[in-house]
Amino acid sequence: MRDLAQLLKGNTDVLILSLLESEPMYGYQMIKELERRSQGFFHLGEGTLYPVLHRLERGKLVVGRWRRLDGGQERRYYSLTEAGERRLEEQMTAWARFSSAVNLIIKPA
Amino acid sequence: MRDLAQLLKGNTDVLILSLLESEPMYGYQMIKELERRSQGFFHLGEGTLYPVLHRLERGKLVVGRWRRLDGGQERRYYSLTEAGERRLEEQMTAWARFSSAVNLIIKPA
DNA sequence: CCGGCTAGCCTTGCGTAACGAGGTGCGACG
DNA sequence: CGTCGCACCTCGTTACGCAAGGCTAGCCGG
Repeated sequence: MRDLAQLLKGNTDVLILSLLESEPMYGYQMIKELERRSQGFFHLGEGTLYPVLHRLERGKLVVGRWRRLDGGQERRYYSLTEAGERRLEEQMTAWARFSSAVNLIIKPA
Repeated sequence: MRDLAQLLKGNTDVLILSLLESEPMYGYQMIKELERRSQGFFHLGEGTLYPVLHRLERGKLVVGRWRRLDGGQERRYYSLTEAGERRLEEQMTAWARFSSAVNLIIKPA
């Protein structure tokens, strides 16, 4: 497995929740958006993203709603619940703590 | 499993290698040292650390040498190889890239 | 008309890695 | 004598990212 995959572990949730903070999005869009905002760094596979969304939905952190486009095409738009917003806050704090702890080790004062 | 465990994934190597950059250490000491330097944030279990050390040793990134103390007690001191130093550099760069990519997502400009 | 491309959703199986629990042996302390 | 800290180890469980596969649909080129 690529090294990046290991680093990602535990961080996908906060990334997805962050995306949804600004506006509802559908899965495919999140993949592109993550890629764009990270300047090409993150390429989530669909096999990664969709299971994450389902897990978040089961956990009531997001809700998904099907929306039919003019063409008849269907998309599932996800948005944050209140619990999701709280979780996002927690996760951002956890990330901040974690990353500064790592920095304490790898760049000793 | 605790959330922290997931965040840690892929980062244990760089943490351990960083510790060894300053001086050789033995396993038990690394656990205490990680805890101390991270101000209590990291509590690696022994069931986490020892397998990591064995993996690093198999990969020739560290070498372990038994040393007998006055009391008859034995410890296994690990130190970085040249390959280990190079790996440490790579991993530090990878961490820097990764953490700034995450920051791009979770704190949009 | 067919092949391949993008969009869009999904699931299954695999591999990696952290962890808790368990095991060993030692010396010191009460 | 029991138990605590030190110091090493292994095994089974679990989480989760990913590649590969499958489905529908529209569009474009040959």
